[in-house]
Amino acid sequence: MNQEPMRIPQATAKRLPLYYRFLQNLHSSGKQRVSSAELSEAVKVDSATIRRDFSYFGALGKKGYGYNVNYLLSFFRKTLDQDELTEVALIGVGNLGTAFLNYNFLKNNNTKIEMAFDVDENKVGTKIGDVPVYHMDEIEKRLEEQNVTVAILTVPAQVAQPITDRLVQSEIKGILNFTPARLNVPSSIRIHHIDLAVELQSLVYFLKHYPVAEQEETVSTDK
Amino acid sequence: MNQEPMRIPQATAKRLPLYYRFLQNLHSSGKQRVSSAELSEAVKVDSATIRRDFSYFGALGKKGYGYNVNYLLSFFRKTLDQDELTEVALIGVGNLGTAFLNYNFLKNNNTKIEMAFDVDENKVGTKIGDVPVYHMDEIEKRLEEQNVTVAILTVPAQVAQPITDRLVQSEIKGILNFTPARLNVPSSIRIHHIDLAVELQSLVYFLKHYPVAEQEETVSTDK
DNA sequence: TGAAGATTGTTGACTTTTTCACAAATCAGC
DNA sequence: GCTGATTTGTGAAAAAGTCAACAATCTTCA
Repeated sequence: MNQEPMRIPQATAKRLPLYYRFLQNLHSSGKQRVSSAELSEAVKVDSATIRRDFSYFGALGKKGYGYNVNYLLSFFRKTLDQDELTEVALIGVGNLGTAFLNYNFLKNNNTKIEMAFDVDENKVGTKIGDVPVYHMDEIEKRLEEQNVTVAILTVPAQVAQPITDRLVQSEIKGILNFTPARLNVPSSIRIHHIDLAVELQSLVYFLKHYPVAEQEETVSTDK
Repeated sequence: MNQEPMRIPQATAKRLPLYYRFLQNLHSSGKQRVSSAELSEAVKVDSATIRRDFSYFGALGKKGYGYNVNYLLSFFRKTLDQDELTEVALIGVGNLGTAFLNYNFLKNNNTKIEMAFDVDENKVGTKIGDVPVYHMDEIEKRLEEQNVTVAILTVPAQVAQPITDRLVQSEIKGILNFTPARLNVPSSIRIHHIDLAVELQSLVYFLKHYPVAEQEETVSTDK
């Protein structure tokens, strides 16, 4: 009743949250069943790829019928550990950081920003969107206290590495890095980069050099 | 003296802006030459991959020496069309949109947000970070007037598709989509998705299911 | 000038990901 | 229950991407 022994391909793993969200949509619109073709239309992923992705988890559908929305949804809820809350810290309450604090998009996914950090004394001690802002000096203490192991990094590029070094000292396991810096961390820590400037520039490059382009792309994360 | 006839692989194209930025850093720190190994250390991309990427553009380096920073920089400036300004529109001045307007990261890359749109009458007519905010009704008119062909979409998910339909009516060629919606557009229009919730969720998934993970990842654009 | 060292460009192997295409299974209607 | 229409799950192939390894070539320095 545990994980399948086989490791899911990375490309597949990255699509799981996407599938999950659209299944939620289907569910709340009252749909009972769905085919890989319909899902493909909705998430813009080839239907064969969807079937292949699902098949890594076993036979989730029925031939001639498709997939039962409720079953699939509860299966992915388990697979994506949606029953337990993942607590996240946000480091750097600037423009972007503030946007995330106000964004409640995190609540949908059983992922919650529990605390934020900044050096600005005007922000320290306040709450933004219900999230308390602590002083950057308290990172180690607070993270360990609450056992937070995921951080969203939205600090200025110059301080990204030093602050990351401090996160490494804590029990941090994963960092969602919005700074342009490429961080040095031990290989036990996972980093996903979201580089907004690079994304925009690469879009522009594709527009100029790939005249009638194919679809798709979902940042984040190369490889 | 034009583009090489050969199409650059997508994975390579996505790394170009990254290389460009680090070359700028090297340049401003006064470095004259750089090896693929050094660059690899900085951008966290395998050195063989870097050499391979560069080689698509011809022989840019010298054996036993490495790459001349100035030459490489000016080569990529041309390749990435950094000599011409790309004008961008931002649609939806909410938390995230406002963050981008205040973020001057766009100015580095000869990409500039020229105008923003929202429905909120309190925002319409103001300027945020020097960018004028127009009413959403003016999208078609303003975009065509200024010949803006790239849009950053930061509107609520519910209105993402209808607004996209209006962008399609204008001369829009590319959209950087920050909404969770997967947009329907003609295949002549390129969309890059940056799905923040998905990014965070997939990071969490990897942490739980890929115990000691390999490095890397850069949104974006999944592909 | 010559020898030692450095570093590219590229071949080829390998890995990962996508896609085609179809047998097998199920469904739906009569 | 039979028939025709669906739709999955997957084998096999193609496509895309990564990386190790090394000959070729340049640099450096004595």
